[in-house]
Amino acid sequence: MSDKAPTSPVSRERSREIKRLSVILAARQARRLSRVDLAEMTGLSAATVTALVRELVAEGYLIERGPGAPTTGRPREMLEFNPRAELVAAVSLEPPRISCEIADSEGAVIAHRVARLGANVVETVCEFVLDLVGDNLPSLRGVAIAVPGVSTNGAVRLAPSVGLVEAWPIGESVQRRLGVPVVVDNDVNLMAAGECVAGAGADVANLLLIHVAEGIGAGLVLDGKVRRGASGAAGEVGFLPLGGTTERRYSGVGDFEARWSVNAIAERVVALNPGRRPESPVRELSRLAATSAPAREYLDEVLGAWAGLILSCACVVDPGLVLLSGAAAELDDAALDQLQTLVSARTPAPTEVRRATLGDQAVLHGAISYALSAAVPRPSLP
Amino acid sequence: MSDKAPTSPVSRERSREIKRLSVILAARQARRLSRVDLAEMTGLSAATVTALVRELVAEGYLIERGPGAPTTGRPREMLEFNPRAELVAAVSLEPPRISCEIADSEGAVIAHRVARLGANVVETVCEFVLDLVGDNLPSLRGVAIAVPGVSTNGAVRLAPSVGLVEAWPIGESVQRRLGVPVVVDNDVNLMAAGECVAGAGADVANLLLIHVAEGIGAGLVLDGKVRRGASGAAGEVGFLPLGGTTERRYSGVGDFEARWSVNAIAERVVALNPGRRPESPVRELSRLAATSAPAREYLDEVLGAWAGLILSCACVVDPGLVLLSGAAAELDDAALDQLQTLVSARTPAPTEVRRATLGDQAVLHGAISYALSAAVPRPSLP
DNA sequence: ACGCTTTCTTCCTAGTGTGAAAAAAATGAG
DNA sequence: CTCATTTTTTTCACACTAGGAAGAAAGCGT
Repeated sequence: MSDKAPTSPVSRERSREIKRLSVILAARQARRLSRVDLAEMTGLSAATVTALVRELVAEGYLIERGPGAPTTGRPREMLEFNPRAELVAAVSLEPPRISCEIADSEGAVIAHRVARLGANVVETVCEFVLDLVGDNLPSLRGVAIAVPGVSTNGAVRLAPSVGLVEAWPIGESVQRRLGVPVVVDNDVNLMAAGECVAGAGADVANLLLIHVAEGIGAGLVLDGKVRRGASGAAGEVGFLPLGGTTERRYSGVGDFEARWSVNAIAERVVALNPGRRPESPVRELSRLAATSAPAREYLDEVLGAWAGLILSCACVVDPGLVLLSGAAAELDDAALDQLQTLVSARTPAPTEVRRATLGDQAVLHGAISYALSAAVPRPSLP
Repeated sequence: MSDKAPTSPVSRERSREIKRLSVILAARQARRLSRVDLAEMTGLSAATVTALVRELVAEGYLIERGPGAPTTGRPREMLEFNPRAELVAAVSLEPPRISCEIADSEGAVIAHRVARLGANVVETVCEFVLDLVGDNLPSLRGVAIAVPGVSTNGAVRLAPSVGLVEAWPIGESVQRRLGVPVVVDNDVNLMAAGECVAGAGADVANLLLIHVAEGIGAGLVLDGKVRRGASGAAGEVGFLPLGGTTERRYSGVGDFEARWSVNAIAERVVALNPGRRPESPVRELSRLAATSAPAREYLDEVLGAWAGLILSCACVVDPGLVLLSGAAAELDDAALDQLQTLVSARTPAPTEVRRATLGDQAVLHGAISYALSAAVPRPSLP
């Protein structure tokens, strides 16, 4: 439990900042609230809250919304957190294209743009962000960049498709250029964060999101934060040794994902029902299973494999909630029930399986939560 | 990421307390240090440090140790953290017996006692602790109780052997009786915490400790803290579905641990080398493998199974470091190398396998770190 | 002995949160 | 309509804290 406290824990200014932050955070949580509420939530005295609120209103963080709740006594002056006071940029690098969105702290997208990814990634990102925020630059609190498969130490692992060799320099470079905090992370991690703050996992502090696409990856949230592991490889569940005892060496793509990701399933579906490769192989398989016995059988196989995957994760980290994302979210209700049954039968702790609900928006919401928490660095209290 | 801030984040007194704590923590880390060091570490000014140190010396937390480091200028007055100023009690409930140790914050055991576990657990624990601390009661900062297999919500899972039905009430009851914070946790979790602060994982913030005994359990430390999962079942790796596709239902003991824990190995070792069941089956197996081909073969099997276990964990959480504890720590160097090779060949991220170093002391050190951090509740900053 | 350097201490000041009191803003009874 | 009542918001003086500056202390080298 290595703790270092190189910087001041409680200097004068720091303390003041902490106070401000606690008010801002409280306000961000509750949509509308009065000074009294604020005082209760933060534990500060009414006098202090008054002073702070005046300051924050002047700065545009809070807006006065007139009296509310007609009750006996002086009515409370309602305050509202101004979501536009804090903007974040969410940049998503997907193999051939880049998408950039500017959102306020509630997730409302203010501006967005998609384009082909040019040669110089850093240049493109900065240009996009600056262009999209425009005059609101002072409100920009942070930038989150989603990359397919990046590890903390900088090596890009599962992303041979992206043309960038070094991922870490991106974060630093952009940070230097834009002057706001930048975080770079795996897209699946961002999805997990997104579902946790604004999606199917908004009510829990632990979850595991399994994203099935060309590969299979997972994002892990424990105790309210995304956990990346020692070298950022947490959630590389595609490499789980579940398919018997194949003694293959590490080769960039995992045994498990080689057999049970979308590509493999699509092939099999085409074999079962010749024709063009379907847009959504899993949905197609669910459909076929209703009438075709072989399809039914194969679906059972897939569910069995995925159940094994979920079970493995549940035994190691006990997430309590498992969210299915990507192709796995295409399962119909019957299949989902079956999967839940398979899992429940063998887990040592209760584990619920749900579909992720945010879809493409998951990365955006994750990026927002990242950027906001990066913008508001918790004081490094030991 | 559910955050609630019901209590005061930065009231006046709280701020002062935080300051004090940061000094205490800094002092606890560095064994000997001067006021200047302290000022640098905490970021406080020299004036503030002087005042605080005077206070802490008066209270017995710090001791003055005369001048040190003869250098140009006035020599620094060295201070030393007084480990005796903070005592903790580590109670370990093992099936037929209870062991209780009083230790200072450095892990030095001041008093200890072992006895058979009587009928009333709470009574016994309180009596033991009170008796052992004696006059030092005011210095007692916390109590940590290690139970074989307890989950956060109170249900005892893997501990049919212990005669206690409810584990949670223990914590609360003892806390009420002794008036100090009490934490109750799985013994394997405590071992992991212990190895992380004072053992083989002292230099890292992420690790997984695998303890092989009658069952197989793991303790997970991510980002410097023990992670228990949603219902305290993280680390139940005995239930991993690695042994092919046995479709057994949940039955209190996992498929994997049924095949690869000490009991199973001991049986096989007896079969290979008839006689009494050896004290340390794994060590015995390592020995036999040097001369007997069947033993060699079986050892390979065991290592393969354990490698699969480690691999599964590595793929899910990427601990970076895996510590072997219990019977698994009895592997000789050759076997350990072999295991490391098996693991490295297939993990997506570098994963080192070591032996745990603290042995029986691991639980104690874990309990100390628990008790100390429970005694010093971090301010609930959102 | 005399500077010199570094550490520790003392004193004063600026700045902060809080409690109490005052002001403000509505309601409802007479 | 007026006035007591209730609740929220604001103001103000106070107690307290951290930090800066200056001074005292304690050794070292010449």
